[in-house]
Amino acid sequence: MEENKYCYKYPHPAVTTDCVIFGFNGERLQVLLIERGIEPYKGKWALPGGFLKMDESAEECARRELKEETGLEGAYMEQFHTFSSPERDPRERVVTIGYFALIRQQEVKGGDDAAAAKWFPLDETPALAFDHDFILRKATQRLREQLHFQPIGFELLPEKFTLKELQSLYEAILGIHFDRRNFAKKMFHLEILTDIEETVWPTPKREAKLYKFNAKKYEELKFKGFKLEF
Amino acid sequence: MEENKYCYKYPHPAVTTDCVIFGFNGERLQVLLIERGIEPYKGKWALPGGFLKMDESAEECARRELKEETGLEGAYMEQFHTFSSPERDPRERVVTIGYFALIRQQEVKGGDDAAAAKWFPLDETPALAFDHDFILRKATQRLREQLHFQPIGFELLPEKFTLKELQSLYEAILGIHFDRRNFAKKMFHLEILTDIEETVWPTPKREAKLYKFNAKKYEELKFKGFKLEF
DNA sequence: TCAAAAGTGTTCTCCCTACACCCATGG
DNA sequence: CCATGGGTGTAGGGAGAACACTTTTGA
Repeated sequence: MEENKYCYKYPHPAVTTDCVIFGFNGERLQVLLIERGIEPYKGKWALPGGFLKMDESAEECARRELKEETGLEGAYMEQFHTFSSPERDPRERVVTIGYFALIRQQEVKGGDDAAAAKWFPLDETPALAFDHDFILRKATQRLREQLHFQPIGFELLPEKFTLKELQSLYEAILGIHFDRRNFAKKMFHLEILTDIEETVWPTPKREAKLYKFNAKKYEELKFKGFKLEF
Repeated sequence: MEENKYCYKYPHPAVTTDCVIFGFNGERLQVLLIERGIEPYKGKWALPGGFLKMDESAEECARRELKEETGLEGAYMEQFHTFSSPERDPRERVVTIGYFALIRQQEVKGGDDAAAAKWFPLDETPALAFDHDFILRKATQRLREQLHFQPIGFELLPEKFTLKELQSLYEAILGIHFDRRNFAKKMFHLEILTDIEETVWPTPKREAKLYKFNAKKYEELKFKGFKLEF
């Protein structure tokens, strides 16, 4: 028999990683989904994911997936939860380790499997295969939580951006609206923005300043967090 | 052959859960470790853990472990990270899902495996088996993070407690010192304490008021978090 | 009477919030 | 000249931080 040649004394679940790939189109938060070409759930949309190889860590596996779908390497990735309900896959027992990635949507040219991949606004996703709706909700929730305490988010913006774009991103992730002036004040106060003395014309009305983020300060805040309450 | 009767087309890692069980002795944060009776790492201290059964979720598995070690059910448990380095177990590829539990140390009578279990102050743990030092650090870090944003911690205290005990707990977890008056003010302001009009004599010097926590407010804060920055 | 533990209140500062005006451009 | 979008400043309130005195008891 060529089949079933990997044998163990006790039953082992299969282990996969699933990637929630977030992007931002300047207006709304989006997620990259792929259309399944095989059963089960053939034709349904799902999160990109794949089986863990025996010589790679889960993060390596997730990065491999990310590269296959988007061509990107070195993006921000974070493990957020592992899903292990015995019924989550109808074929066999599958435990999946969930990662989310934050990428600049405009840098995605389309990876190997790109034919079946598509961006969906986060609030307009179709019903997903397996328990991927649940996984997606959990990832979104985690992203929101992180945003309160860490300067996550720049990973989703182009290198140079306007204050308005940054604010739109925060508003899109958190689903709330900020006062322009107060938002700017807070960002300047955190000192994570560098005024690069360039401008663009995002609208025909008036030019807007461009910023980069201050990588040093950014990493520092990422490490110690925004708000050391207490 | 009786051995190796579970066979798969592709290699599968083994999956375990490991439990970081935190307790508080009124003074210091402690962690429950067990002494390994078998190779590898025989005689070394390790986190309690075990293999995932095919019909249980990871959380069920972790709760089963907790019960075996402490006799406790229904404790606060939270998944914090999954560890998947290919070299983390010398026997075979093992992916472990890490949970931490917060329990009232005084309620532990000692479970089935209690003979080999022992509490260690968090800053006096011996070198642990496998990558359990790393796992423990990660759990501690997560506990600290959580404490800033959620009213975690009451799970570690007896039902009735003094303000000083609560403060000591926070100080033990975060490793910093608070001003008594400001700490009390903050707690009262959060409205999670109920004055139960009882007193104790924690020291021979003077009596102290006892409090319970306000479960309703507690759950509410747990849900929405302390600090909705922005 | 002194040391140790616990209970309580005030002031100052800083940050967050709410809010309004000016300027530049294209139509 | 007016509508739109972007840039900037100020006044008020609330929460955190610093800080000191009183009470009780055992030694």
